[in-house]
Amino acid sequence: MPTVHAPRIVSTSWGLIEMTLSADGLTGCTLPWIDAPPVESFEVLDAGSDAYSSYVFDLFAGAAPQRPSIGHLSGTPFQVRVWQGLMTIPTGETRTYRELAAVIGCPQAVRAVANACGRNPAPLFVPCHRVIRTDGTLGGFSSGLAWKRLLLAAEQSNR
DNA sequence: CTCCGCCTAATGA
DNA sequence: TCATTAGGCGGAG
Repeated sequence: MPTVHAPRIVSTSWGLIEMTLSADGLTGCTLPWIDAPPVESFEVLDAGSDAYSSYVFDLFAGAAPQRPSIGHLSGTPFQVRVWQGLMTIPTGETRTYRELAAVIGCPQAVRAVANACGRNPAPLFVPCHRVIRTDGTLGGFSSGLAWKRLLLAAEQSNR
């Protein structure tokens, strides 16, 4: 019988962020879909003190947190390669979808790479929000562009 | 095989 | 700047 790991919850003014865990680490992170900010300011209301919650708190605070252990992320081999590529982008930096495609050795597969970003099972931890279009616009974000804007602003505020 | 998509580059207005 | 178009590729059915 497998060990049951309680999900970790971070409560914010934009809603709840939920993280799911397995024995080897984080396996998922879900956030509410936010198109436009629902309140004046974003704030973390309750974060807990475990490594995952702390990472999320620090990320929004504009710090450069140490990423906790990531568990097995379920996806196709190609998707896993893309997600591993994402993890090499440092906090506070961005890459274009084209650059990411080149990094993982598939320079022609830009659009497929973007699709894999969109299937990222653990946003915030696997930083797909650091990937933008070649023309400088943001591109998309699975849970709504408001999150992508917020995260990029937080990560770049500290430089 | 067909259709679709967090893209890109080129072209025209 | 915006709208259109074609190209390339993985994933789902």
